[in-house]
Amino acid sequence: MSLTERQRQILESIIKDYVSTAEPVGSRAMVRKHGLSISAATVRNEMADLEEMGYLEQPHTSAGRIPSEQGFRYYVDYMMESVIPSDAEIDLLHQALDDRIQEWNDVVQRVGHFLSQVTNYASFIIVPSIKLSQFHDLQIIPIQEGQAIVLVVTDIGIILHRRITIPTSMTADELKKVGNLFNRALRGKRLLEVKRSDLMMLRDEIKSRRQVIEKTLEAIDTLLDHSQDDRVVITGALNIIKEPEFKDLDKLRKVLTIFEEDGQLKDIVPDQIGEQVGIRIGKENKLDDIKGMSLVFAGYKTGGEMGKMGVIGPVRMEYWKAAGTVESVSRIIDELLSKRGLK
Amino acid sequence: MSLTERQRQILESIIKDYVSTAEPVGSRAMVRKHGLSISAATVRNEMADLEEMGYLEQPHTSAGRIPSEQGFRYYVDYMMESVIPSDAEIDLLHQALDDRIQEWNDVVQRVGHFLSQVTNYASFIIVPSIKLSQFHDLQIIPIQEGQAIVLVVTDIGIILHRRITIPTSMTADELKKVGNLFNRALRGKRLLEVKRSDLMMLRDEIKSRRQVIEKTLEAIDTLLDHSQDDRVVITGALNIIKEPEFKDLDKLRKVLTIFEEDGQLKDIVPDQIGEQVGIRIGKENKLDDIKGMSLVFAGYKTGGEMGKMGVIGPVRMEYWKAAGTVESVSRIIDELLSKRGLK
DNA sequence: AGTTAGCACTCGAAGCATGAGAGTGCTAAC
DNA sequence: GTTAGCACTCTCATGCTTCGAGTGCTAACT
Repeated sequence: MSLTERQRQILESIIKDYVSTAEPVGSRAMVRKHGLSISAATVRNEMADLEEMGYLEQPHTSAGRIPSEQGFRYYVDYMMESVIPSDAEIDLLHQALDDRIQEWNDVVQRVGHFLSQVTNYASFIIVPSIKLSQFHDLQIIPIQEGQAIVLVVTDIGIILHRRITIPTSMTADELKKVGNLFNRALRGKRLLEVKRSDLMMLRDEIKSRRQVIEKTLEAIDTLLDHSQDDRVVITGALNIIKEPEFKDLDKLRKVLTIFEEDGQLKDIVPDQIGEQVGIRIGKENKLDDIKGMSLVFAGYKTGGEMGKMGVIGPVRMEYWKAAGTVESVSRIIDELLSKRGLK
Repeated sequence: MSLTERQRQILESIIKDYVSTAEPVGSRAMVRKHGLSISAATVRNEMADLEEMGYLEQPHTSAGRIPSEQGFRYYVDYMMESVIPSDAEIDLLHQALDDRIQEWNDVVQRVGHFLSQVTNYASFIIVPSIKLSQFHDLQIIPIQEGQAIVLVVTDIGIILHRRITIPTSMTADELKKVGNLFNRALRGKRLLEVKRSDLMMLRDEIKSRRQVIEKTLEAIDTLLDHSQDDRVVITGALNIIKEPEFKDLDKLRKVLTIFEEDGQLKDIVPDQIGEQVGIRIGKENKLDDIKGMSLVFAGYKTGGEMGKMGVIGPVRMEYWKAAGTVESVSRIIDELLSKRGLK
């Protein structure tokens, strides 16, 4: 049962009005505002039909109509035209990501900030666990009597480091050799796969080296341990405080709590995710506490693994703007990442 | 004009009641609750006196009394007994700071989390700029054809790194020598003081080295640039959402906004600060937006510089618990930092 | 003199009625 | 198929009343 052109127009008008005002829109007000050439009564009839089909709903008998989640879904699937950020905005992002930024942390911070600022919703970026990255290089560098730094470089150029203690007798040269042992054994493997058993052969070394090897293994272990699974960065959480749907403190708290425990958000974003923009509206989300919100997200490739990013806001969301922004940003990150990195 | 013992008791009772209920406390209710051996009428008389002296105030004529900020101040100065965290709680902190944690970031995160969890207020930790740390060691480590990592170690063992490009002809040995040049020139200086002019002499090197020197200087510059002045970490911001004084969305937004732009909090905490616990109540704070809140803070030493940490909550705060916790944590951090580090 | 009981008074919060305004659905006419 | 007209519904704001907690004051008590 598809919609007539006029019904689609009315649906769109209602969505636009409702998204910007957060008030139910009535037939009379709508005709007046949009200067339609049909009468309020006609609109009323169409509205009644749209409601019966499930695209609209009425908060109370005597209120106007608001789009149902199904209505938003229809709009998003069949009618929406994404609005990509203006050139000025894109420039802003390019500028924020200037070439001197090497720290992955900084990049994530800035992208998140951009997303939330442009869309006015909260943004999230999920960074795949470092464990999935590939091992590129390991070095052990003495820094002073009895201390050295284990330096691990991954395929996409992320650098991990950790101090270890070493026998005072070890020379820099020997440390270098130990490092090379690791390199030969591990290069190209995923960090995740670094298991002690794989390195048993390294045990057959002379004793002083064995100590270093042991310490280095420990260091790698803790480095991996402490890089929790996927890292979630949320920016602009406060944006949702503006939305009238969260004037209720309890709802607000629930949402902000989800944001604060970043673990939760990780589970909310669907796992299979392409670089296409995906949208989850209200109850389409799995987690109960978030059924009142919508997600607009996309994936980005980082060294073979998929990261996720997007924005989260009320169901009454400017999907067109959010989708356009997320899409643009995801593309820009992909470009950036393929330009950088070590390979 | 000092208070009689009975007045002090009444003041304390009012403070305790008001802090836990957020309601004005009336004479009758107070006598009943605390099982006082004096009558409500007597309490009323004393209350009237306390109000005249400025230690109490009345929201409306027919409401009970609440402590004024001056009342809290009096309590904090002359009557308060700090409640230090229980052994179990302290253990929790020690556990969270287990020796395997080397990352300064992790330490800060965990301490913040502890503070906010134990006190139920928002916690902040201000980490002095890395620029004030002293230069301990610099090394340039080749990682692949044409690329190397500049590694800077500070006096307290913080490790900074940044990738640079190098002429493909450079050998590891030569890089090491360049590194040594830097070490001779810089060891013991503050990072802040690394000025190009100081390093002019390094310019007289052969050309290929000059390039590396130049790149390394750039790397140091950006490392310093990107480590913004003082870093502020706020944890448990959501705790304040529970406080009834922030049921007003506007107030809530203001406070959360201050939290989100960490720059602001830096200016709020007094500059001269010992390791003693300091308390700022309500209007004693300089910044307007924060005159409705209280701060409990202390300093901690990190490699010669002073960091700051504390909690921030409503004026109606459990100062006793907050002060005890902040004091304990500050001492524990000091111990931790003096045990660690490179010197 | 200090303490207490009693009482009139004040003020905010909660509950209820009322009216205005916006919107709907239906019917009948165009 | 579209529109005008009209009775009806429901929310929201406003004002009024009542209720309860608390105060301040006076007079009596110890």
